[in-house]
Amino acid sequence: METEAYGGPDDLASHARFASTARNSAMSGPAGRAYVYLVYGMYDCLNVVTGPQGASGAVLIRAAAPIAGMDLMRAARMDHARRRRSAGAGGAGGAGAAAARIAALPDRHLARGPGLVGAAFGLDTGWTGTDLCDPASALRIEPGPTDVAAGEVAFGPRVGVGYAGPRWSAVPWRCWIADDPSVSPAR
DNA sequence: ACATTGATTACCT
DNA sequence: GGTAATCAATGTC
Repeated sequence: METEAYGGPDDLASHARFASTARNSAMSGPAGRAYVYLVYGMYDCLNVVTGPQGASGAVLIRAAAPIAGMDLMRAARMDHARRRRSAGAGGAGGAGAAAARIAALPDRHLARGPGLVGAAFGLDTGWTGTDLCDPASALRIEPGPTDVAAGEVAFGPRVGVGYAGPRWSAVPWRCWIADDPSVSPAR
């Protein structure tokens, strides 16, 4: 698993750098809610709202290691690929080739990237506001099967935030479980 | 290495 | 009210 933290208006890499709007208002709402946004017009990214009420903050889920429901995740990934093809995206490849690739994907790669987490869970921006702490929610946070030792967590600079300037692109707010094969490839 | 995508924001009238 | 510029990425070449 792999995450990235995003701060409030001071953080130039955060959506909170904009004035409060319909899209990012969830970031300043109650903690523990979902904030799903569309990036590059194709990929839905899942964030967990953090911090006290009124302060903006969120944690982007960059990658996840599936522990159950891999067949459903695989099916969701194929749906996503099919929709992209009908819009004509992703280079010149065909949907059949994409489906074959997804079928051959190891379980641990089903959600290996921020956009892929959204695709594997079938998320879209409509999930924004879902209470991730409510056991009745279809999307929620639960304790994992094993604890992670502090020494297994690695920290590094965030990905793809060069536009925010050196001060914010260098801050080590990306964290992941060391040696976890589900983390997204290095960039 | 390169092409693809559309919601969202900021700016203009 | 309408338009241009922006982007926390992936997949195929």
